[in-house]
Amino acid sequence: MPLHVYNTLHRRKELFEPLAPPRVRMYVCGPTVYGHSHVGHAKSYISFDLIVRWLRCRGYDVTYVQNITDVGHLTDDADAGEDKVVAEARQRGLHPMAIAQLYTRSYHEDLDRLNVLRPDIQPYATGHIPEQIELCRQLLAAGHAYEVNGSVYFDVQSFRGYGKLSGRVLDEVQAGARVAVVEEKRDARDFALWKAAAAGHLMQWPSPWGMGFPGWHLECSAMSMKYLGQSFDIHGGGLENQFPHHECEIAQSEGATGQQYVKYWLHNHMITVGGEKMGKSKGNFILIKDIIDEAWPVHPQLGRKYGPLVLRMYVLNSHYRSDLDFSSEGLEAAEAGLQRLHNVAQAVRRALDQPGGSGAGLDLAAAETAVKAALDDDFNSPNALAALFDLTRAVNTALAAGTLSAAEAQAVDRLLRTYGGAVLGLLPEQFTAAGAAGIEDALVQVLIDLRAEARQGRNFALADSIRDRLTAAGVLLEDRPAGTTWRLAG
RNA sequence: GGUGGCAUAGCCAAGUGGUAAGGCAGAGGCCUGCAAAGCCUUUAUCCCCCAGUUCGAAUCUGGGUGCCACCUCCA
Repeated sequence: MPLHVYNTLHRRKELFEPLAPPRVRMYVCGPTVYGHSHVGHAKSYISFDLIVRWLRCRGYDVTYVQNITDVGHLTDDADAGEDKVVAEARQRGLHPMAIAQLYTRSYHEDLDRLNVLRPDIQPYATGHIPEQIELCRQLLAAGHAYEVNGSVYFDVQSFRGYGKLSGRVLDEVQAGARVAVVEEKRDARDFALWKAAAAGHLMQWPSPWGMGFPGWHLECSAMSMKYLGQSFDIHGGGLENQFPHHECEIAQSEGATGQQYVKYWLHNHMITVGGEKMGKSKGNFILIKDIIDEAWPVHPQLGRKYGPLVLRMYVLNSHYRSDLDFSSEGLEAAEAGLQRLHNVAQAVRRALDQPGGSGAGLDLAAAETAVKAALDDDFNSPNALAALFDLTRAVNTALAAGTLSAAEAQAVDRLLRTYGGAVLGLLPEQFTAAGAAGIEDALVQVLIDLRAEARQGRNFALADSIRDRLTAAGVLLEDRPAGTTWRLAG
């Protein structure tokens, strides 16, 4: 069953054939660390996390690089405006590096909780100034760039392939449509590789062209090629970066090396709110912390907090290449669906310790095939989930009838751990908050036993009181033929 | 003005030529002391509209309508 991926470069699904299997080298545009991450970041990085996890599950040896942008990302276009990190630093009276550290930490906190695996290498733009200067020199030497007043610009007309990713023809790019044209550029469509810095600029470095700082597009080319080579397999990012960012990356990289930069370009689509793109300028963004961080104020639009895996479930329940209109209703549905998955996983793990039935005749091979086929079809997580839900019903039925055999229970547990856990990242290794000495388990068991005695004596008022008070404390009881079990809420 | 994308039940969401997955919510039933969990049944004669191609289209073609994104920064 071959893997197919949608390649933005050719606008179609293609057979995935890495340049040097079993190695897969992959780069994804990381965040600019000047604020807390919002759900748009969550969608993007959960999407690429799934992609990495599936590639690894398939046996590929993935090297995943994701940058941290801490310089050069301007509030306006690439030639005017203020550096985003510097602007935030000025506003808060902190050093730009303190801002970068603060929000990098925040980013990691959020994504760790969303069960997003960290990249293998996470390079900072400010840590790679020499590499960026070197790339500038190569482009100047190759005749693809020119220097004016201490700034270096890419000469767009010198690169024939410009526009091949975004499908834009140079003539169609409306020069200066909504941006003031920078006079010193030869062509309004040229973009900055290196910018001369004013005397008081907070972040600047010496270069052959004087003190300055790198343009935003440059870092991704310099760092991706440093760690992955001149040609690598996958480059990912948000759809809005397709043009100009990724188009510029191709021009810079291929202009400098003469080699094909990236084989497969993958772009995740956007999260919208009320049908509009979520953005800082629109003021309609919702932070990851708004949803999952108990210590963070409750967002008025949400009314409450959700578990981190609920947000992950919500994102994975739609395809990475489709828009997602954010809503609390969607979150609620994801929460209930996730709970269903967790319930069946827990039930199966309980069954592992039981004798087991004579066999329910589950077609586990078919179930696994369905999940794999979905993921092999451009990482179709909604279909993979549907297959898992089909399996869930079959397993629940078998469990209720007591027919699930020990072998089947083991096989189902393996399937759920692999696909629900390792690949989709939705099932935890352990469900109970087992303390070091397991004291919680013991205490809950005491209450369960007391309640059983009460029920035995038909004292349902006391029995219900115990159950209600445990429920209020977040411990949910479930009476089964074999006895009462419990699980944590959420 | 240019480029790209999307329109499937109350909500979310798959499906890209063979006769509408899955989840949530709702209704009825089973189970239960009552719940919870779970199971069963049920909820789109139809996929924005109009033409066309075809034995056959939600799926292809043409036209229209609506929405979104990019062409400034944004995952």
